[in-house]
Amino acid sequence: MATAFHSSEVTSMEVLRSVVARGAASPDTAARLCELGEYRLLPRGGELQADPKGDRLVFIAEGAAKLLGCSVPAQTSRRDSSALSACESRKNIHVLAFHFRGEIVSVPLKSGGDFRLAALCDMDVIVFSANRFLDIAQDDPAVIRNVLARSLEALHRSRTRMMQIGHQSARQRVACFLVAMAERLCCCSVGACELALPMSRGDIGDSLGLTIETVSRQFADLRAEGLITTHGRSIVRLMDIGRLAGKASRSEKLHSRRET
Amino acid sequence: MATAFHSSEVTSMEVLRSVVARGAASPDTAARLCELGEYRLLPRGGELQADPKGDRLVFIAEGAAKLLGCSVPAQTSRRDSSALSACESRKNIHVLAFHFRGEIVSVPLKSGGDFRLAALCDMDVIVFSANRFLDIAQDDPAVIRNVLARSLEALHRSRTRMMQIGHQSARQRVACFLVAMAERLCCCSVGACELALPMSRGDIGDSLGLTIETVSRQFADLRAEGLITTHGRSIVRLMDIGRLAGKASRSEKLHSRRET
DNA sequence: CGCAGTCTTGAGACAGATCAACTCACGTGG
DNA sequence: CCACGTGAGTTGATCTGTCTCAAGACTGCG
Repeated sequence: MATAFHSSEVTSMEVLRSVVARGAASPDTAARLCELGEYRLLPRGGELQADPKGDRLVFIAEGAAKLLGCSVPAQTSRRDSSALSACESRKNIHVLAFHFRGEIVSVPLKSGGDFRLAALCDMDVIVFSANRFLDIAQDDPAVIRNVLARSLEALHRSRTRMMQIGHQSARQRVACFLVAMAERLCCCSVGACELALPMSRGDIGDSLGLTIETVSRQFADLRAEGLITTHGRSIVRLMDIGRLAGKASRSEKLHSRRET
Repeated sequence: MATAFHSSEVTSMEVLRSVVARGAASPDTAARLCELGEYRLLPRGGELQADPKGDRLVFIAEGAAKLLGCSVPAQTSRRDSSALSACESRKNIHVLAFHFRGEIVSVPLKSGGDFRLAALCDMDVIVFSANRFLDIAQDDPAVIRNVLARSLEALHRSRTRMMQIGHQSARQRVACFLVAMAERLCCCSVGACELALPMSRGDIGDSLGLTIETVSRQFADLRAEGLITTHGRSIVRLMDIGRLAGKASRSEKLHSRRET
């Protein structure tokens, strides 16, 4: 209610209105959401822990993030608290997904492994209690439906990725990743495209289920084939997205099974 | 409107009311959904194709199903129709998830690979147009929220599975799978538990990103360690779910990295 | 009973992990 | 402004888990 807003806070709320509450039946809905949401400036490397009180929804107004998860298997294991600390100490933490400006990320309390959002660069986020957000949203058909559509979209993206990770070679995974990033970061799906990857090779490997060395080798091979060029650590230029997408789908030479 | 219902159709609608429209503000919502939904008896092995007209929502009133997907990579590739037939002919079809009684499955039109639902045993399903279902559901806060909660649940399950598939050994994946199935089919998460797996070894392997032979070997190893026993093709008895879950999380002997 | 498809078991090959050096980008401080 | 150091990225050698190919054994159906 106070008027002591950062300019970035005001901007963030604007983005929230235009993205989430677009088409809201009543302008009041947007106002209530803005009031509920807690603005946060998350510096590069900063982490947003899961709220111990309940599921969270995080709206990304600006920046990019990785969703981390600890692979504590299903079971409701409260056998000993050491199981929890294990999550911290060991290398059970993996990148589940990347999220960018304008997306809503669900950070569940703890459904089989706990989740957290880590900033890849300075970010403006708006944090909500999932329950209270939905209490407001459910009264406005356009808004709740928007949220549902987004979560189904995330589900399908996750399923598609799962399909890729489960059954594709390192080459295919990396090619897929680059094509997907071009589409999400530049909205390019054909021709050439230059992008600045906000995540490290390690993050890429982690999200694809590969080691950092393997990712590096795949980049080298793609470079040798003239499909990409790289400048510095983050700039990657895709020379021909179509051809790259070809690499992603076809099983290439790999034993070239006689598929007629 | 006609009264010529199969008894299973009537039963299915009952299940729909009790599961999806539970707590609906107006009983009218349930009635409208029942009227919209198209009942189908899907015999074992039968497939429900994606509706060419739009996304589908399928409610499973009885039985078990696998969600299949073709890994046509992201890109809006309409380069040649042979890309589509490739989906049919080659082994690009993989099991994305299993679904059981009482669940709602989203079968999207075609967002980067097409999806279809295949019956693992005789099933009673109720098929909806996603848009028309949501048109009705969005007017009833309790119902739309129920649907949203379910889709977020599916998203988290998918993410957890992705984490597993991306970073775990064959042993861990199979153990995880068995633990998860015990929880979903028998609601058992500790002690012993006997379950009849409705899916084949091939389906299991496919969903875990493993070959049928590897799955078989893992079953043999678990059997040798006294963690499971099997009877016939589908009956599996988990002797100690807790210990099995242990196998699932710990990286075991595998180079046993010095984790203090 | 016998067939067909599913599952199991074995031997060999390969993609990717692991371990270990080395190089390079980039920010810091002299 | 350039030497310096740290951490990210690259490259190479080796090892191993899983895939592949190929028989063989069992289940469950007609």
